[in-house]
Amino acid sequence: MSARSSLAAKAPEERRRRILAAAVEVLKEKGFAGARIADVASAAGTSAALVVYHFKTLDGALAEALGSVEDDFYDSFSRALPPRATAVQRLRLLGELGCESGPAVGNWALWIEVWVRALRDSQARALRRALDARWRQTLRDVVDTGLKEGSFTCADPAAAVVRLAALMDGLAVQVALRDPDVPDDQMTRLWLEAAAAELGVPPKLLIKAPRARATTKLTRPARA
Amino acid sequence: MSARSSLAAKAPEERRRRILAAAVEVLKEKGFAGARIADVASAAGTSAALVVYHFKTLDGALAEALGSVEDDFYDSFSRALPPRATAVQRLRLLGELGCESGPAVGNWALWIEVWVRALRDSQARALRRALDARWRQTLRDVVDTGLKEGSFTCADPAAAVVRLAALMDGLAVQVALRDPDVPDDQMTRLWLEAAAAELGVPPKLLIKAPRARATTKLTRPARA
DNA sequence: CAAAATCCTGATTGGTCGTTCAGGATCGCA
DNA sequence: TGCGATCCTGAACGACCAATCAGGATTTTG
Repeated sequence: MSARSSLAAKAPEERRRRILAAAVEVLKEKGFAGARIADVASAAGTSAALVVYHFKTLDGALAEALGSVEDDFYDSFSRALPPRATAVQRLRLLGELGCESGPAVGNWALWIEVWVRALRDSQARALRRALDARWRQTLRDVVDTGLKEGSFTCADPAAAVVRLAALMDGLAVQVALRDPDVPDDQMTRLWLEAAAAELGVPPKLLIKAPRARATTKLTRPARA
Repeated sequence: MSARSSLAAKAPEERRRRILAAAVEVLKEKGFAGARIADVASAAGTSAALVVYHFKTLDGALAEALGSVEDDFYDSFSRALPPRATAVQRLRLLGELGCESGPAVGNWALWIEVWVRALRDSQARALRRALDARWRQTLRDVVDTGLKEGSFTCADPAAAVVRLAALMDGLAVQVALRDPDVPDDQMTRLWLEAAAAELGVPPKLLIKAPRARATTKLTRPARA
């Protein structure tokens, strides 16, 4: 348990992190079903045995990798969103943020992987539940703000939030599977239009030119 | 190749069908990743070797099982839907049909399985594409009918259809994963409300008491 | 009714992979 | 400097499982 706290000797921890990152990468590429311990090892530039040394088992490693994804998401949410802004602005940001987390290779694919996993594994189910709950709450906060501001109109906010979250998942599936009817550059627009309708906002307020300004990075930090 | 066409000797074909049905069942229960050749065999009440005898390989069996699901779906679509009816009635039927294909054990789970599979397997991708295209087309037909009738209003039917289809997928994920925020008995209502909004129909026309009449079976024939 | 084709099975095999193991390197610490 | 803990590795083990095989039963056909 006692951590090696000396200065120039965090190599092991660093290695551990690298393995975790490698595991995430492998999950995106091959999915749970195709992820071999050797893949993770070689992606991390180490031996298979080391993976097992740090994480007791392969499943353990993958599970912890998923956990790290959760952390990344939480981080990027809070980092990207909550400066002072109107509900409309925040809603648009949310739409862009959510929709753009996909196209970057394999991100949405990873979610689908988590879903299947969650069908049978309680840990994965818990992870998804947590992330989804948080995402819906974020959405809900924005909706409530808009209602208070008077810029939104919505008879049943709870239902609207559930629908908007589900719609994003559904669109994500089509995009991840490269459905020709749902090109990824249309996803944001499709979602924002629905949001506009659900919340009684004039669509023009939400949907501008796809790329209006680039003051701060709207794209996700790095991975996840 | 010459089929045994004699009268009382379709046992082999019947056996083959049973294996296929068993494969579908196993897919629902354990998914692609967990499906063992022995599972299919025992579920069908035969030996593992026979599965391989009929279908060259396990993947072959699972792929063909998926195909049979496609057929079943096509059948149930056309059987359940198209008597003479107003667009509003048909839309409601579509919502109920689509949403209710889930709760029956593992049906939506099977779709999620297909999605992951489709991420990497082109055959599964083709299957999903075909089913989705057909589903969207069915929806589209109803929408067009409604527009012609004058009972629907919709600026962008194509987008509306994509959104409604995606919404159903997204809701299905929550239901399949037993998300407490999306109880399965609410799914139909949530979807129909969205449809009402997208198509400018007064919600009351679409959503009645959950179970108004039971003239004909609205529930799916059997499986799939 | 025989020969041939089809159908079916239990036992075996060959390969893949997660995990273990024994030992070697490196580091923290006294 | 030396000792114990931590970190790391290649090699070997063993479980699991898809696919093969050799042969037996049953059906079709000529």
